[in-house]
Amino acid sequence: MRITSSIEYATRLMVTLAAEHGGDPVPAERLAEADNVPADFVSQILVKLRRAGLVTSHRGSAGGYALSRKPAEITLAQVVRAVDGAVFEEVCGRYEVGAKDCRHQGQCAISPVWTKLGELVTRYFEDVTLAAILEQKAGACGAPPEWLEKLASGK
Amino acid sequence: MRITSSIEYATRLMVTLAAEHGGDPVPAERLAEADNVPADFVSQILVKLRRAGLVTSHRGSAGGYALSRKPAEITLAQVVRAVDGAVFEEVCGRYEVGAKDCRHQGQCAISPVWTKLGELVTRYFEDVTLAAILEQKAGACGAPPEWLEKLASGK
DNA sequence: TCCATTCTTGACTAAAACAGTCAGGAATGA
DNA sequence: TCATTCCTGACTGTTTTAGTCAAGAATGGA
Repeated sequence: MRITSSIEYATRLMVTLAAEHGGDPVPAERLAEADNVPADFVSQILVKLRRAGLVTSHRGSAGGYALSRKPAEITLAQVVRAVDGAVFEEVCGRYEVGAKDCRHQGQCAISPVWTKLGELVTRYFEDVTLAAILEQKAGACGAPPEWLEKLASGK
Repeated sequence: MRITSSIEYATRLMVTLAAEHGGDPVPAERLAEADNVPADFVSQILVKLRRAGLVTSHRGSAGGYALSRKPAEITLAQVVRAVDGAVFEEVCGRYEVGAKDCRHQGQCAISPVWTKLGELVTRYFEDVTLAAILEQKAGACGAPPEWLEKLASGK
């Protein structure tokens, strides 16, 4: 279980854009240098972020990328979904969960374990915003205690 | 982010062995049938589980595999580590965290986000035991509320 | 002792995912 | 009209995943 380079890169790009929020659009090449990401790869990632509506782009000189909304309104979950499609993908052995071939359907003792894990991870990603990362708040850039309490008390 | 087939298979095998705990050793082939896992793949997984000390094996007729200790004393974290080497692997862009080439070393705003996620996931895996899965306790087979409370209150 | 059963080991392969790279084109603003 | 910058899609090499396969060694029973 690991974080892919794409996710790491995308997060870095978004945090950099968050830091520049309100200023001029940032060209992809400058982002690449600032964040130590291969230049040709940056474009690919930015296109996905744009299609997901997380950034806006402008061509021509003085063009570049900018966040489409405030850093506090963009979560890691949105970034991850833009790049990877989903935060957590569950499988049930050889089949996707719910596939009609799955022998354990309806009585699988293990499926709930992965489902819970997925909820945990998703919840985490949904509660970390770009603003929080930028501010490096002790609680916010990591696991915000509030939602853990909520989860612990049974939603 | 997802659970690999190997992890799913290993978990299923271990849960089945847990259900048979105290009885005769279970041959790999029977495990394969019971859990719907490719027969030749089962052996590979079982070898890893044996090398990690989670199961014992006996050859010859009436041979097979058995848990090396009680289901309540085996956690998912141990199973995952046996099969994949680690529960959560962190990277920092193109480099492993702490690599001397990492430009963000020491001042990386993002690294703590992944570290926290890793702790969350690891903790989850360490608190789910085979016994808990087997018993399908509402709290235990999923996210045990207790450790969430602990985590929320700051360890 | 012979033999069926079962584990053991390591090599092998096909497919997918990951991590980039590249080239040609289209918009924009000076 | 020209430099800048984004846009799109195809291409490639490596690694991981998910198996498959075959030869061999231990074990217990006939």
